[in-house]
Amino acid sequence: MTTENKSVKENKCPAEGLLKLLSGKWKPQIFLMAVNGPLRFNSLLRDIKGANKQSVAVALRELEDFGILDKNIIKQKPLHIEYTLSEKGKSLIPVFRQLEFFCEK
Amino acid sequence: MTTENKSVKENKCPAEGLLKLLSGKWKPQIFLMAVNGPLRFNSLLRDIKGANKQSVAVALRELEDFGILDKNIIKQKPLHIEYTLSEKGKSLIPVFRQLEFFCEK
DNA sequence: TTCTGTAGTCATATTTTTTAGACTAATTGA
DNA sequence: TCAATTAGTCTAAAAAATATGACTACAGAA
Repeated sequence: MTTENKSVKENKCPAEGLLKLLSGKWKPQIFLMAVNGPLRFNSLLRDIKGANKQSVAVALRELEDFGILDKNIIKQKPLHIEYTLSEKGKSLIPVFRQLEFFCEK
Repeated sequence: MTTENKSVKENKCPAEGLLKLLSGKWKPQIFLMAVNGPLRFNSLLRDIKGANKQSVAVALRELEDFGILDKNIIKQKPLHIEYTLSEKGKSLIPVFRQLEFFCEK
């Protein structure tokens, strides 16, 4: 595949990675919850019925890696970690609105 | 779960099903290819490097079931089947554009 | 100092998704 | 009539995603 790799152009969808990320377990929920305020690991575990540590941890890590969530260590009273929507994450809100709008049709 | 299932409201994301659907194997590619014209099963199999029958068949069926693609039997010369974007499917184009736009940032 | 809550990790299941390859069945061209 | 093309289905295997439960490590309260 040195020269003739144009026969079938890499028509990979640019949004594929994003779609994969967002469709992962608990990710849409977590994203929507993050819109309403900072999130914490154990609270998510309690609030999302049926959630387990591992997948919540994976969801938070991947959303953070993608730059959608920010992870902040809060050095106050109980000393804990908060996940908040990054600017990039906020710019995803209208995308979700569009997706939801589409679903209601 | 007859009465007290409101403690933690079903905060399921409405777009979750759509995200799952669209993120499935080959679906974004197939969708984008459908934007450019009608698709045929064997052509997809040839054109998408690494695709296999089963997943292409599943992708086409699910996109059809969701109302995104229309399946048309063409009773002409070679007699074949064409998959085209439905109206609903077309209304998804701006959603993809937004997703792609987001990815380029 | 022991117990609770914080936020996880890790190894191992189980489940779901995807792949590989054989097979079917109708149509068409030689 | 034989072979190819069309559009798949089916079963079984492999790979990827998710779940379970044990464990770690730190902070603060009793």
